[in-house]
Amino acid sequence: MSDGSPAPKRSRVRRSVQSSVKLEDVARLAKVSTATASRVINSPEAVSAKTRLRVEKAIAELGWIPHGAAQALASLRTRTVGALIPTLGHQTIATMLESLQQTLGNAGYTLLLGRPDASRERTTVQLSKMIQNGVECMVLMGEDHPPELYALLEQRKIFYVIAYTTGAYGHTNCIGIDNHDEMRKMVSYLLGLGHRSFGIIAANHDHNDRIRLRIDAIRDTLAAEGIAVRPQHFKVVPNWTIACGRQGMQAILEEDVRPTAIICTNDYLATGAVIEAKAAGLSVPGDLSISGFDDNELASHMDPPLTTVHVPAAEMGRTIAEHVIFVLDGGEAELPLRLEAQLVIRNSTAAPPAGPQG
Amino acid sequence: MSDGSPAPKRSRVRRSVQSSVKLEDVARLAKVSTATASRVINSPEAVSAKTRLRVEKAIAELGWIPHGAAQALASLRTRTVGALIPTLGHQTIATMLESLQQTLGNAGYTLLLGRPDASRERTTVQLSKMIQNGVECMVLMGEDHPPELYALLEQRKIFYVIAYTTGAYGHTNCIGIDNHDEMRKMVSYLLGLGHRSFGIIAANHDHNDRIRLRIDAIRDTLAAEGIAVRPQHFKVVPNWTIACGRQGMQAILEEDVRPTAIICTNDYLATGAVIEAKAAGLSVPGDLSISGFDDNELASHMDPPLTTVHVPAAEMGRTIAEHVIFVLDGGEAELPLRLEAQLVIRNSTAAPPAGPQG
DNA sequence: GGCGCCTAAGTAAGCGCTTACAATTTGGGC
DNA sequence: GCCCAAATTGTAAGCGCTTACTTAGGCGCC
Repeated sequence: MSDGSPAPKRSRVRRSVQSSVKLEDVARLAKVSTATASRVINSPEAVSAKTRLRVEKAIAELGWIPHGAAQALASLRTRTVGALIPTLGHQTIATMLESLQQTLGNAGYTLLLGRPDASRERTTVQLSKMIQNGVECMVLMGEDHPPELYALLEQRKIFYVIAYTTGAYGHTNCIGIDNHDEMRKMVSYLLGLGHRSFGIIAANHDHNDRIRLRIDAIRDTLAAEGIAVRPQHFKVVPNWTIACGRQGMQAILEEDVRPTAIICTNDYLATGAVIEAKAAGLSVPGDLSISGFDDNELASHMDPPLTTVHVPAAEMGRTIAEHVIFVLDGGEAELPLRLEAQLVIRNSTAAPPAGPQG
Repeated sequence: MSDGSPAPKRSRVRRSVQSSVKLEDVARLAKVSTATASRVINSPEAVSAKTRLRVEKAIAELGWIPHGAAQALASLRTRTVGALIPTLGHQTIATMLESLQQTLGNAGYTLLLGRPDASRERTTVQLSKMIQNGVECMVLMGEDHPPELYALLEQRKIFYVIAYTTGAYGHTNCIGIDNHDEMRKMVSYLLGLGHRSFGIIAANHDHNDRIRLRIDAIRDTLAAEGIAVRPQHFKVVPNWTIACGRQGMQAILEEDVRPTAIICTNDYLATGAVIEAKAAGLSVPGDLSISGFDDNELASHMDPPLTTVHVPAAEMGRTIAEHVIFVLDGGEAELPLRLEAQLVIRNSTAAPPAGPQG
């Protein structure tokens, strides 16, 4: 303080020494070097059984928990994978996510969730945050993302997989269902029932390739039979909710001509459509057939139970996780991988009513 | 290799020098020290405008993204908060989570999701993983967790907040609704309608204090009027789904005596109950009143629209996030914080049918 | 014009762990 | 019992960034 004695070399005391127990403490207690202690965690087979036991005991005794950031920094491995998910409220997506996380978690990986901004510009900001967090892999929902997103992914050489589609816009690293083909099955089924006049209720798909593929499938399959959907029977609603389904149905019912079948791009919309149709005094499927997509929990319980396409959400999540784990582990696999969806015929669809139709 | 020349001091080349650009590169390009470059990120006000601009330009030019693990290690701050969430499939919880994440994210925090294991023993494993990931705070759903969970939290001095309740089992650090009082409102309302014979369909609540509180509220409020729920009218089903709601209702309808009102602990169960009642030819609410809890999207669209309690999920998520941010920022706030739910009277409830009742 | 003070920028010591490489021990084979 | 290779363990150099402490300029004032 006051005397001129040779100052200590710098006695730095950073922060408030909140020192939790660290590997060094474990090593000391087990009377080994930190290297050996570390090896017990990372490559136990490289340590003799006796030593390993001693270290494990020390770890347990001290309640040591590795410091992830330090591990990540030293090993340049984070065992973290990120996912950009537009919404959690959609049950099918939630199911997929849960199984993704579960499988990833069991393998020691951490799942980081991000929500792509509504304003697409900021969506690379989300990716940047994930990169900052050290993700080793990304899973994206669908192919439709801003080019900067892909650019950043490529630039950083981050491995990514696209979920929920088999890829129709140039990407092969996809694991999911073939939206086009599955919807085709639905339309074929409805055609087979005798329908010739269709309506569509679709959620906004400006940035949603899955929905776009489903719509294309409807158009393509109908076109093959020389049928087109009248513009006034093609309602694009702002969201994927029941409320929007009602809104879409209401709009269709206001038109002079009424189709005999309404194809919705998901079950929530279909639920809304059914509700609104019944409210208008129509019989489903007597007067009007309505179909969904996804097969969420409500679908089978509705009145009438909803004809829809069962999307294997849990399987998809698990499969993606397994693939990610496999690849991060050095494996090589061929993509795309198509998961089969199932046309589930229930009671919201039937042959069109007899009699004159528009 | 062969001569005896003095070996170089050790020319370590670790790993495959995958060197992405790092702060050092930025600093070099901007002709400043790494310290200054770092300051531009962490305390820009400490750097002159001219220098700051130069560094920012360098960052943009190189596309540098900070290495989170390194930041975390050096600063002992992770800006990460963890949440243990039992399920994502429940819309109310999903909504809560989304707003939690959104608010946290806007403040620069990362949300880490964990799913408490069904086997409670392993749930501290989940916590350990989060600790390893450096969470600065945890948010738990409800108070009912194994003591080891709390022990670990305390031991590590990790600040945590309990969501979805105002605390009835000894915890004050809660932000949520008063499950007991909100359910009391519902029961009072039904009593006011004239009901005197009640049934309950509740999801398994072995480890769910929120449900327990709701059930207690039903019992307590009824008891105050000298009414008890007959054991055979109190159905505990394994899960919170529509299917379970149907199952519960079915079981109740098999009994000789039928209550005039069925109180469900959430909307999914209530939806199932309504479906099953209607399937049995009963009129809701003519023959039977049915109430839910949560007010999920379907509730208002059902036939009949469901009388329920509106839980302010998004508000809850946001409020929790704000509180967490505030506290991590050094603030002090008084908890518990009660958010008001709303009794939403729709059409699934009405006065009991006239005539002889059990 | 010199001094003290304030601000801006630099220096370098870690943060807690992993791992390349060195050192030591162990186990065989002869 | 000795030598060599294999199996273990130890040593210590970072991983990329933050920040305490230091140094270098600038400025106002006497």
